[in-house]
Amino acid sequence: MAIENTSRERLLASAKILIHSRGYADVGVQELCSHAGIKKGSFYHFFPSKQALTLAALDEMMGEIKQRVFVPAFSKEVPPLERIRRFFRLSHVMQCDGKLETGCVLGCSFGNLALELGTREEEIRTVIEGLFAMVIANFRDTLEEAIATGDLPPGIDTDATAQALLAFLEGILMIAKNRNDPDVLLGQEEMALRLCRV
Amino acid sequence: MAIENTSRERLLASAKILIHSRGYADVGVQELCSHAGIKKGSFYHFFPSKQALTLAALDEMMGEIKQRVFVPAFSKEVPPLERIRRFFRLSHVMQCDGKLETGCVLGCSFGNLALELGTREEEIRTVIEGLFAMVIANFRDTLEEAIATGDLPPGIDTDATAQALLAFLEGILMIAKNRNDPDVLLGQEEMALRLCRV
DNA sequence: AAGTTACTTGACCGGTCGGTAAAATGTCAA
DNA sequence: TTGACATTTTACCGACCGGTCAAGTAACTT
Repeated sequence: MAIENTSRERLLASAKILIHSRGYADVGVQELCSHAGIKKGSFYHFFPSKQALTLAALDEMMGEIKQRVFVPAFSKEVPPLERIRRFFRLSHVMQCDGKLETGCVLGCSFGNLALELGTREEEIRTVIEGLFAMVIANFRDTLEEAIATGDLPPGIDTDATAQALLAFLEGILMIAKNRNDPDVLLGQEEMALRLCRV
Repeated sequence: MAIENTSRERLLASAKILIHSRGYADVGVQELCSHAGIKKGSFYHFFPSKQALTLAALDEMMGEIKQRVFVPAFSKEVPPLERIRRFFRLSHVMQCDGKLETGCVLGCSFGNLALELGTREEEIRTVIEGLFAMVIANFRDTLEEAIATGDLPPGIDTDATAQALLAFLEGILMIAKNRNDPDVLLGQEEMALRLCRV
């Protein structure tokens, strides 16, 4: 672990990688601390609970994904439908990076936690619901712009279609994680575009 | 718990409902036994481990889903594309039933466990990979029949499209579970059919 | 130098985890 | 009636869980 960072930063980094790859329940506070190079007693100086650390980690991960995927994919300089293609291609790149770093396909941290904690950690569930809504909103805006530019015919339900795009992404990530093969995402951008045509 | 059944059957029934709704790690052997109305010591007379019970439960659940969804949906007496519609409508019915019974949308037991245990229970991971492959095969056969009957134009990649259908289903189930709203599945059969058109 | 604060440490808490062992009880056939 | 076998019960195991606490140390202000 990079020791030049503060303990708090190292804890967050450890939570991001460990919980993303192995899930919430399987990673204990002790292991998070060992990985971050601190003693367990220090943990609660920075975070009041394991849940709080997870929420903070989710927030940081969303920030990173915005930076690495959303910003380059949903650039206004790119034609709308090409943005969706880019989004899926960048998701592929991210899964490849994750596998190179950890040896296993990580999938979507939000999707992973949504299913693992959906019926038992209400606060985390709510946060993920919000994150999903934000992704859907991005897709929806892109679809509406595609209609405005004539790239898509009017009359499609942009909200429902945007939700379907997120669903398809999450499902593909699930299959990729299950097979431990990031290349399941290869070429899925064209499959995603099928969802946009009536 | 219905006491007329054998202890083993009650254990299996408890595992199906508890693990499906709350996940693998959150349901302990003690709770499984209490729910089944037996003492913990008896557990290991019927199953060598919690993992073994889970595998047996997965097997039974697949059997039930075949009976309640696959058989009626993929009936040879129904036009191919209508089978896919039926499949998604029946999935909606099942999620509604699950919510009525437990108070929360259960989602897909295979998808749930695939994400929770994907990187830590290799045997369960493998079983789920096989189940996914079987679902995809059903979709693929249906798509090929749709091409044969002229309901779909030739030239689409039936394997990739079948995989996309499974991905879309799993993603929609994830969103429904996250929002605890089974009606997220309402009307998704038409969205699924978009994936089948080139 | 003194005081204040941020951080770190190790020892400890009750509770639960999956799993084991042995004795007690029920069941059925010879 | 006896013996064999399946089932159930109770008590127990070491390990780990998330979390607490009080004391110690480093760092920064004044």
